[in-house]
Amino acid sequence: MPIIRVDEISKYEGQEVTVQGWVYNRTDKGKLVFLLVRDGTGFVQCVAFKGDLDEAVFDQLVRLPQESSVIITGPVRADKRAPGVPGGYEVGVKKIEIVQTADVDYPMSLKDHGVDFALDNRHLWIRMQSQWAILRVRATVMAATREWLDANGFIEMSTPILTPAAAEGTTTLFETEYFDEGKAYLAQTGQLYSEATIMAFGKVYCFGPTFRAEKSKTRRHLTEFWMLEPEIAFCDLDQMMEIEEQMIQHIAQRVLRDRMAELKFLGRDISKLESIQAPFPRMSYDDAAKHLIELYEKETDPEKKELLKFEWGMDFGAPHETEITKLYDKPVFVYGYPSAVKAFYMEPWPGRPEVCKSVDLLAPEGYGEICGGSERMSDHDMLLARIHKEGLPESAFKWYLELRKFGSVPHSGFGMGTERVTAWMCGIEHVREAIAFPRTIKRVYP
RNA sequence: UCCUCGCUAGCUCAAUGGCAGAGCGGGCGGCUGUUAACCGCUAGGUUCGAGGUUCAAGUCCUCGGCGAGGAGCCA
Repeated sequence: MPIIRVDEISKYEGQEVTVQGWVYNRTDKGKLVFLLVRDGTGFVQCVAFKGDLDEAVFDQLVRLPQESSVIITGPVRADKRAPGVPGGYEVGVKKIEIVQTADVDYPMSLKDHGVDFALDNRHLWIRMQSQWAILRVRATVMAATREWLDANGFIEMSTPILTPAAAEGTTTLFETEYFDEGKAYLAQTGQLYSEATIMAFGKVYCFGPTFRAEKSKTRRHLTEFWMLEPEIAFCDLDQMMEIEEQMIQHIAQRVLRDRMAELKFLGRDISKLESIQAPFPRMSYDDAAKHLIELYEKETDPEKKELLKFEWGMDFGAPHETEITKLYDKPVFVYGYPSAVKAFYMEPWPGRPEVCKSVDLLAPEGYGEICGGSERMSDHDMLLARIHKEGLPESAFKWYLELRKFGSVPHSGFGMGTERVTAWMCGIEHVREAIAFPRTIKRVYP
């Protein structure tokens, strides 16, 4: 008897199969019991008739608690009434082994739950269809990302999590003791190290957890999140934008191809993902600023006006990003930010030292910044001057400066927030649902 | 750090200052096509905590705790 995966159940129509999983829901109706069984790959309805089973076994099924683990054997039938993911097929229960009868006080009933309760029970919440679907999409986002990069000449080069110093100031770092060496800090970017590895490997990416001790409390922030950071030698800002849009397009295509059942379950508007096609519009910071200032001047509601307050030189807030993304139905690049609001290592714009060769990719539908990147400063003396100006310790950047002494080349890179992209693909409100165990300023449990 | 909102049964929520309630979940029973099934019965309460006002506080006041989402900052 083949042990099958529920996501492949359509291949087994008419055959007798075995499904191993957990009872997600049970409905009994007299001499009939419906078990909605999840096996990790999907959800399938299993139907037991009293007449087909021993009376003692059937009586057990009638009161089988939610989340009991079971091994069920029986024929696969196509039936339009059968719920599930992918759905449309059910298994007639001929034989059932109850691996464990779950306690009856399983807390995650199938009704709605408040955020606090759901997060306290995250270890169980991830079993629910919505969370399961989101995390499946996340896995596909990550796989598709690697797939595209690997196919385009990048190699994955892991960068350290424990680092000696800050890349961009010290206020947002998690600190830890490091033997006799003093303090070490959890990495908030692998970028500086990737700038070293490209000089050995050409095109690289690092993909791992990133830590920000910022006290951000919004639907777009986690203290621990997974960031993808490609870095490319011999690459200017325009070339990097092409890489970004090709990669993002590929991710969307893969999610559409492989996770349609999950997207439909989540109620995602599929057309929004279908329109993620390169090229993406490109807008200069100057033009964006002009647009925002116009909006600010036109706004009459004093509350909204305050939020939209803007002048050239400011970084965008969430309301500003939202306004810019409203102009397009696909992601939009905004490039050429003021140097003052960006990191020290960004290449100045030729002829405009107040502006740098930076670019953010803003996702539509209010999702905002999903990627941030720049062309890196490649001139040794200019970089050293900038480090001094920022008041950063030159000694900590000795190795970083050396990269500009031995075969410096124009190079660029960007970071992509996995959870933000996943939340966007899924159409969900909050990034905390786009990672199995979210870490926020108020939560490290479970 | 600031602003706003919330905290009542295991969960989601009601309750004009006047008897503490419903749905789900649990238990018992019924039903051969349920879709978060339905129907009947049933058990289940330190109303976040400490003070205060009042004949009377879940409700009003003060202080505290916890959480949420927005600002700032960022991916």
